[in-house]
Amino acid sequence: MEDDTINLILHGCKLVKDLEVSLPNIANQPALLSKFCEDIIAVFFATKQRIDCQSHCSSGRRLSPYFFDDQQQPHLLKQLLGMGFSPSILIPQSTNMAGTSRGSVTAGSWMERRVAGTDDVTVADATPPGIPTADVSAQERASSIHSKRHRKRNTGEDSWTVKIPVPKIGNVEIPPDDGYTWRKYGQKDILGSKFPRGYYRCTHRKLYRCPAKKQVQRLDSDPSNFEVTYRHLHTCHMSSTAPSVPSPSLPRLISQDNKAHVISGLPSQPPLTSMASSSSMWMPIGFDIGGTSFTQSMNAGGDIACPSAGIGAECRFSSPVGDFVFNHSAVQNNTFEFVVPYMEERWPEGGEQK
DNA sequence: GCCATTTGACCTGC
DNA sequence: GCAGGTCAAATGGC
Repeated sequence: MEDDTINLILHGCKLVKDLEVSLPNIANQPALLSKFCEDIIAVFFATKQRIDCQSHCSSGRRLSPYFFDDQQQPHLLKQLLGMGFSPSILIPQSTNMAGTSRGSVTAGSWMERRVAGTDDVTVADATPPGIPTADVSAQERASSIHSKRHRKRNTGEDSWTVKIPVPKIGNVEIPPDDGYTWRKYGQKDILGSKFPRGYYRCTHRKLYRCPAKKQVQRLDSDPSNFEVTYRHLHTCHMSSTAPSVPSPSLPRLISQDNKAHVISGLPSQPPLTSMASSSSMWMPIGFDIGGTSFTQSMNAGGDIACPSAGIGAECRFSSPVGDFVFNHSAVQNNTFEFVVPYMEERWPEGGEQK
């Protein structure tokens, strides 16, 4: 096992101890508790991901880096870097955010960052910022007239494979739910395989330009297992307005421990650590739009309505877990599409709040 | 009416 | 030319 992995486990243990020590003081502060738990989950999930990948990833496939949300968890990222972790394996989610400033992040820019390093970028992926993203199909159709669609066969870049057992009960043709919603867009008989390969993409592909895909195939050599190849990470959970924010994989595994032992390899996605996907508690928030203050209950896992701001308006609010800026989206009428932390270190390294 | 699935046709890398 | 991957019309369920 790599030293990095062991150090990460030790750091996770330290975070748990910190939580234990702080518990009497923060027991009645759900936001802080949630934040503590998120950090712990992020560290241990990244560790598990790393271990599983070392054990199960097909040869030649690159090891998954640790993904941490440097906007929601800047203190965590800083701590890990301070511990001597290589910046190259601690991939902050805002890596390469060149040109994106507070309140101006677009789905396109984010997704292009995530697929950077591969040339598997579709016409839709390359849509310049500023173009409304709702009608992706129209853009694709229009673009395909002028440019050839670029397709690249799956060579293992930006993809990973997991083995999932065929359910003993229920429909054996459908692999077990992995926490995300998928839409089947094709099925193909593969040469030399007894079983057809199913092609799935994220249900939220159009609305949120989520590039995630997976291929599901029963193994000839072991029909009791599916081989599921995931390609690209989900971006749909980045939106605070996503209609069905899936629960993070880790809690699913914990809550369904009768299944936990049968899943090998990488999960479908690193843990969802952004605020949009955290515990669905309600908290009152105050924010101002153009100098006018509003107060509203915000479901951390759901929508937040914009009372009167126009498209493109920047709104900010303070919460117990930090200051945030919303960019009023042109895609979802009257809702805020992107949540961007207002950069202020609430918990400086070794701060008293922990 | 909306959304998911099916499936033959088409596109593209090898 | 072949085979994997994707598209899109048809169809069905809710």
